[in-house]
Amino acid sequence: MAQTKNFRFEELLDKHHLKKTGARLRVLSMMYSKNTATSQPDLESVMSDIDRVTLYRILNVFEEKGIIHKVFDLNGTANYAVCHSDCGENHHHDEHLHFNCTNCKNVYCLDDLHMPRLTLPDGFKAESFTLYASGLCPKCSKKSNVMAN
Amino acid sequence: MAQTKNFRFEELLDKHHLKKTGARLRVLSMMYSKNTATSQPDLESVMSDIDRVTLYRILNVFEEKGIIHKVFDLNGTANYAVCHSDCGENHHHDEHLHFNCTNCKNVYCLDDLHMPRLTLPDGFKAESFTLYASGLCPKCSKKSNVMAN
DNA sequence: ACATAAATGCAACATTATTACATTTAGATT
DNA sequence: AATCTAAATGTAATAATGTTGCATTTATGT
Ligand SMILES: [Mn+2]
Ligand SMILES: [Mn+2]
Ligand SMILES: [Zn+2]
Ligand SMILES: [Zn+2]
Repeated sequence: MAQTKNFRFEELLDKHHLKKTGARLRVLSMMYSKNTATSQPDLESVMSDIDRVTLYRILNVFEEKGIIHKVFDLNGTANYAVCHSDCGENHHHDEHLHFNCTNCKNVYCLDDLHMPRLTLPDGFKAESFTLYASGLCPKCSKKSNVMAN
Repeated sequence: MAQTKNFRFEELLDKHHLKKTGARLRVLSMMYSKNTATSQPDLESVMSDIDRVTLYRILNVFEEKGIIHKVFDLNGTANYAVCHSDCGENHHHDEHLHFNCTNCKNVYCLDDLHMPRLTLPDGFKAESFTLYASGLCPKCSKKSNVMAN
């Protein structure tokens, strides 16, 4: 059962010539199970049995391989999210909106909201764009509506 | 002469009911003298005689008062830039493009490039937007052109 | 089953940031 | 000009985040 559940992640690791280790599979299954990014502190506390350094190394390879991407939230905290664009070895295309909820602190990757390519002042050569927004996520805006009644 | 040069900054501190101290004036004059943001590490090394804690406190009040705003660069390093929008006590409106040069690491506030207000998925209530771009700044793109010849 | 590169664990260290408390100072009051 | 006091600074201690070097273990190909 746990075997079956991890099958796709094992394939994913294979594809990237990474060894299938317990730590890596757990990180993948945690990140793929959520629709928001996961903060480094969260990862660290959930995976507290995995050594901190190992965790950093796992996150770094995953990022290099184009499996996940790193997003800093409004507090400068590192968050990691699964790539849904076709990212590859040192080539990311995660140019979507990152929504940071000021209440629950969750970071949402809104893949559908792509960047409007705009014209920069003379001399600036842009290679990539990222869009940030902050405010209330659906869950928290619903809650605050209820509170107000 | 140094007196004259600091006059506007003394006025600024006055306006915000902040005492005119040497440290604060130096931070202001450094940040206003540049057209890019200043990173925390840079500030710390330039102002190495000012205690680190004091520096953090200065940056924090300035941010609260709406004198400067904080921007995290691609490496998650805190950068601080003068506000050119009409920001005030706990009310920032710095919704412009932040350009992070991958070569010189400088962060430019491109105030003229405002956010295209876009429609978010159901439930998301955005309060503010920020736009990030990375690539080469004018100085660095010029240099890399020269190199290529 | 064996060999080996890859992955992990561990210790030490660096940087960034915050808190509590003691001391100093800017600016107001007399 | 001397005095007062809230505000600002300094100092020490601690926490959180991230990196490096090296020893040990393990996944995987043979
Ligand atoms: Mn994303
Ligand atoms: Mn800015
Ligand atoms: Zn929320
Ligand atoms: Zn540059």
